[in-house]
Amino acid sequence: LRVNPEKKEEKERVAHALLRATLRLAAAHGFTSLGLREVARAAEIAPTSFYRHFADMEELGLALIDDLGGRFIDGWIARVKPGSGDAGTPLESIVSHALAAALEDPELMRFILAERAGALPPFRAALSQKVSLLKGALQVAIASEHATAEAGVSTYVSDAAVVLLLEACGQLLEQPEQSTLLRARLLRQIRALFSGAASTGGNT
Amino acid sequence: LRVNPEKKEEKERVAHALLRATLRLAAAHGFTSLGLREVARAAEIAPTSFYRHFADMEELGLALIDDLGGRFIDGWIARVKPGSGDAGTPLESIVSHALAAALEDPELMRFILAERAGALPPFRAALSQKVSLLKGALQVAIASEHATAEAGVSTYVSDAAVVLLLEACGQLLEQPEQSTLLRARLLRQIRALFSGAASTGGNT
DNA sequence: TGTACATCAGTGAACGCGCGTTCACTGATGTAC
DNA sequence: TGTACATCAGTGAACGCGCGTTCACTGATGTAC
Repeated sequence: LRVNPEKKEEKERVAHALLRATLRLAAAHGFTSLGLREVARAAEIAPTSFYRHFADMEELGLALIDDLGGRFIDGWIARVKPGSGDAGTPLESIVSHALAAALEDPELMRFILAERAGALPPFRAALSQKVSLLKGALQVAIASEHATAEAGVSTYVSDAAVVLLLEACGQLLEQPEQSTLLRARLLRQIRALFSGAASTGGNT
Repeated sequence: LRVNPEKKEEKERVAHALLRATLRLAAAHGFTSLGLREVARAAEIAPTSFYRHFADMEELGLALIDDLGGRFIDGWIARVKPGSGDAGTPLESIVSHALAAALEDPELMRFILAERAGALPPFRAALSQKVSLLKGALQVAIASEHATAEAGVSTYVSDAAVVLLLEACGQLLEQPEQSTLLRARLLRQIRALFSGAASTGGNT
């Protein structure tokens, strides 16, 4: 049996409404406080229809991380490729895009930050995987700023860089008007990390 | 009317049981998922007795941050004072103590990390205040490692250092056996930050 | 083409349950005089 | 010393409410032949 593409599309539309409704509510009260009925109500479907899309709230949360979260972070990572639009080094491009994306979808950014440190191990694990992709991209971006970095960038530098990037996004959510300042500070931090690491040795 | 010190002590004992029960449950399911009855049950008091101590769960959470969280972080900060026990520089002492404390009270550490990034603004604000005290201590500790730092340590260095310290605590909760590795990496990150910042200028 | 059947998203009714909160009460302790 | 009163942590009963989940059903669409 095959499925009508129109039907499939409609189903995904409803599932997407559930994910967005969850993000909206989670930004206000926290994901773990949400109930299936509360989310279904916000997505304008009957409570029982929830089960046509997800077995429970945990499955929905993991879908949120894999789908919306994955695309969100992939959008940052894509900035490491040359010729990806705007001016500046790849590092500047990733940083600028990440901060802009956080401002454009603050509910998703808050969810990612909150669940990365939250109490649910499956969520932490799923997000940790997404973040490690970002770490790789940052490693490349940092290296490409310095032609002298023939031996590559130490992983402890990119480990730290990704953490500082996420922290800057979190602070941007608190004070959206400080965008320029936060961007400048973040770049200074990452560059200090790299040059400090390079001058004291200990690569890869 | 005055109060019997025994009575006061007993009341604080029950309040403390509520706070510890909350930490235990929050580490498992997340703070925002907790209900007053659930916490009262875990603390072995009647649901209605909860109100003798806190008006609601939010008030309890703020007390958690101010009391247990405050003492916890103050214990880290105290390590910046010279002669605070063990060997090593003040920075090494803060770092070692922080990681050890995270392992000794993982439930409190998880709560701090989770609510620092969580959905509830009052919690984020209260924790941000505690963390900024820590930032000051780190600034002093980093400066005292380098006699040449007469102009002080740039705030963006200590801003980053406190974030990296908290991140290392979070990773320690995931992999408690990596304690030695995490400590070494954290020290390398903070020292790279400082020396990179010093070599490119831009203090205070 | 027509007919019988399968699939599947959405739904309303109904269930038992735990929730937050209110209320009036108990009993121990402290104060007034 | 004794008596009357105030304070206050703890409690059990009771309330109305929203929760997660089950069930049987509808109706639209796709498949078989």
